[in-house]
Amino acid sequence: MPLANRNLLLIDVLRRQRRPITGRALAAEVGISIRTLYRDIRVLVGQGVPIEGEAGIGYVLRPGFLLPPLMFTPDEIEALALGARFVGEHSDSRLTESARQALAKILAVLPQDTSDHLRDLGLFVGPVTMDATEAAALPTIREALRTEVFLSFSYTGRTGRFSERRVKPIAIGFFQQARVLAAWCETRDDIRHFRIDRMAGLLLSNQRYRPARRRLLHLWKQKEGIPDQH
Amino acid sequence: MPLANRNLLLIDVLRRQRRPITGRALAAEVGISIRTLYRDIRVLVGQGVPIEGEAGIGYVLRPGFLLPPLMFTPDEIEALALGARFVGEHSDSRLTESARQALAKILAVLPQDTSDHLRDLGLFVGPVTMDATEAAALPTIREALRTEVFLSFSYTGRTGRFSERRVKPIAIGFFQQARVLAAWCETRDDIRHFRIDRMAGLLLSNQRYRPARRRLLHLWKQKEGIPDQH
DNA sequence: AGGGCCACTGCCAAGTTCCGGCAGCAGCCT
DNA sequence: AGGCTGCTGCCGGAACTTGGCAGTGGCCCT
Repeated sequence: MPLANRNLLLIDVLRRQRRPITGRALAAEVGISIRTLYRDIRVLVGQGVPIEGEAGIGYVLRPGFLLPPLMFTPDEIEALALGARFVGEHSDSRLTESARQALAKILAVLPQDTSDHLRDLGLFVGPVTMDATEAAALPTIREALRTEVFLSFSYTGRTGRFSERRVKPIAIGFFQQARVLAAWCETRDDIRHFRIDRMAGLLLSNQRYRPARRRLLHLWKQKEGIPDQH
Repeated sequence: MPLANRNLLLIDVLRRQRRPITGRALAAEVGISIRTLYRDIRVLVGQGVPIEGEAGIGYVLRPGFLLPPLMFTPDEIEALALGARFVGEHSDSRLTESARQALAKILAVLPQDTSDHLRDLGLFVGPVTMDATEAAALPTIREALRTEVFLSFSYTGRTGRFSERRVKPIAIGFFQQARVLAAWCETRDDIRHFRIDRMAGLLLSNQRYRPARRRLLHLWKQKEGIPDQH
């Protein structure tokens, strides 16, 4: 087995563990000796893979993915850089930070003249008007999307009408004027859209909703006429 | 020398050639035998590196970069994916296609459950109003930025005032309402901003301007109070 | 504290892979 | 056609990897 494939297999096995796994078990899973496993772990850690191992406990991998060597064209790198700038202006601070870090990782391994060129990239993203409440709401809503739990909030509609809502969040839409949450609304018993800047008193519940968000997403995309992307 | 480092060096040497380079010269540059070079080329081509070799001519590398194995967190992958969606909605078809291809390359090597998860990513970018003229202008302007040549166009200002302009393009700003070109204007002898949707008769010259765009960019950023990014 | 389990490192012989030289084939250019 | 070039298979020697062993040190439980 090529070493690179073994590395990916190692990481994949680690990724699937719910608790620490011993070196002996991991080596058996991959089909190598314990001595070779120690060597492999050492190489991976040297590559920046966040594997933690403690005597008497075993190995744990922090969430993440090792991408194998990939070839990108200059235009593709440029598109990724511009994309990171868009995320940086339009999203919450956590996603912004993630975009910055991802781009920094790519820049760090590019040839010097190319990363210099990207620093002088002539494509900028203008500032987006988003108040602090909305910026604070975005990570909460993203968390609800990820964990598929109910969200509650009070909503001021277009006409100024005030209402309390309990919803199953489906998606966030980033529009030119506003960020919008698409959700299944229990009050209206149908899919509704809510401008995030008109939400207040956002509450994340710990109750998981059914059906799965994936199902609701499919429904929403059909209803909105949104084609399946990538 | 580790094989991965040698591969990167090989690509770097190839990248710097202006015309085809023979295998013999390339091998000498890297410090390996011709037989080993043939083996390395074979491995790189197998990894998708676009190296072309023809008997009697030599080797040519199509523009691009081989990124070594990189570790990304789930949030970083999510940020890259959202960024690609932003570029897809806000930019010209060429940059859009590059964003799509870059993301597809990343998705292709992620574990299946993760690329599935990204397909169901609940972050969408709403459509942006951009007419066909503007969409057609963007690649031209990007080309002018890249090659640092003059641009000519007729411009209809805010008040309806019509004027002919010859400019040194500095940067494109993607705002919520419009795409804006920041450029040194020869008519006004200063930096000016032009909404791209108000430009007509765009003409790309083949005359290179001085000072270098990098210098103008620095000036513009100072003037606009834009901090150095990433 | 002691014992068992665990991660980790150095060492060495055996096994595996890589390297360079050679021969031969085929393509391109003059 | 001839010279130069890319490409592949083969083989012996060089370099690297592997697994077993011994020893060190940390963590957890009794």
